[in-house]
Amino acid sequence: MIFSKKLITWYLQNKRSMPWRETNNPYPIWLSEIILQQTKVAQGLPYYMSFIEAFPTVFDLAKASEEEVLKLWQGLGYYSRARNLHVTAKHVADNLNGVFPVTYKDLLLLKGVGDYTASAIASICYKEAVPVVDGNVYRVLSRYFNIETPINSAIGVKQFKALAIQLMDHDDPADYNQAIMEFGALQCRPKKPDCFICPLCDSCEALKKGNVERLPVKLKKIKVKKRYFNYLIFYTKNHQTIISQRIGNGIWQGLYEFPLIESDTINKDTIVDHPVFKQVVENDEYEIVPYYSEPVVHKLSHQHLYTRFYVIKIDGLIKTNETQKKINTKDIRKYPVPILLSNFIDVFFK
DNA sequence: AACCCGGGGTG
DNA sequence: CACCCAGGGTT
Repeated sequence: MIFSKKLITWYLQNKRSMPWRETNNPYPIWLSEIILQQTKVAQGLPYYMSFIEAFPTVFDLAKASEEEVLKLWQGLGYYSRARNLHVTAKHVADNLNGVFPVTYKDLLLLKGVGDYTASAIASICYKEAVPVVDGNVYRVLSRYFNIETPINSAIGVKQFKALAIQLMDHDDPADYNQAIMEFGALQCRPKKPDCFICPLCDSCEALKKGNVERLPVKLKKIKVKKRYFNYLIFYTKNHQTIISQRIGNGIWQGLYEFPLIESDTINKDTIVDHPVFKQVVENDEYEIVPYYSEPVVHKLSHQHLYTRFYVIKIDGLIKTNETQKKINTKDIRKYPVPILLSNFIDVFFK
C-alpha cells in the first residue's frame, strides 16, 4: 500500500473525536484552525467551545467589539491571531455576504490565513488538492524519508512542500491532510514516538538509520531577552485604579495593563521619582508597598519578564492622561489582560 | 532572511 | 532546562 493510503487507513481507525470534525462549514473549520495555530488541541479546545457559543456564526463574531474578542482569547497567547480573526470576520460578513472564499488562492488573502491555514480550509471544506505542511508534517516526512534539510530554511520549506504535493492523496485531500497531522500528533510524536507499533515502521528511513530522535533538523535556537517590569497598582479610597491599553508593536498588543515602568536592570529605587508615577500622584499622600518580596518571573517564548507589583494607596485624587483609564476595581475583570496580570488580579482583587 | 509574537505541556 | 505546539505578519 502506498504512503497516503496507509496514513488514511490509520487515521480512520485512530482519529480523535473533535467538534470541528463534525462539519464542512468553513466558519467553524476556520475558527478552529486559527485557534490551533502553534497551540495544542487540549489547550485550544475550551477556547473553541466558548467562541462557538458566543459567536455561532461569522456575523455574530463580526458584530462583536475587538475588546470582547480579546477577552475571550485571554490566556491563549499570540493575540494578533484574535485581532486578525476579528478583521477577517468583519470582512467576510460585510464584504462577502458571510460566505468564505472557496479556493486556496482566495483564502490566502484573508488576514491571519497563511499557507497552512488556507490549505487546511481548502482541502477540508472544498476538497482542493493542496497539502498542509505544519509542524507535524515536517516531522513525519523528515523521519520517513530521513531528510536532514533544516525545516526552517528557505530550501527546506520548498523541499518539504514539493514532497508533500507529490505524496498527498489527490482524490481525498481532506482525510489525507488530517491523517498526516493526526499521525504526527499521536504516533510520530516529537519525543518518544512509539516506533514499534507504527504502521510505517517497515519503510521508515530514519528508523532504519537510528535518526528518529534527531529529526527534524531545525536551525538556531532563540536567545531569550530579559526585561524588568514594574507595575503600579493605584488604589484609592473609593476603589479606583488605573489601567491602560498596550499599543504599538510589542507584546500583548490590545490588552490592558497597569501603568508600567520598565527598567534596564533589576533596580527598584526610582519608582516614585519616575514621570509615570508623578503624573498620577502630585502630592505626598500615598503609601507604596511592593506586593511580593521577589520579582515574579513570567516566561514568554522570547522574553523573561522579571516583574514587580507596587501597590500604591492614595488618599487624594489620581490623575490620568489620554492613554489611561480610571476604573473601579470591581470592573477589572471585564478587560482583557495578559496571564501575568490576570494571575496578580486573582490574588490581589479577590 | 531575520525577527517578532504567548502560554502551557513534556521529558 | 530545552523543546514543541493544526503559523502568520512585518521589516
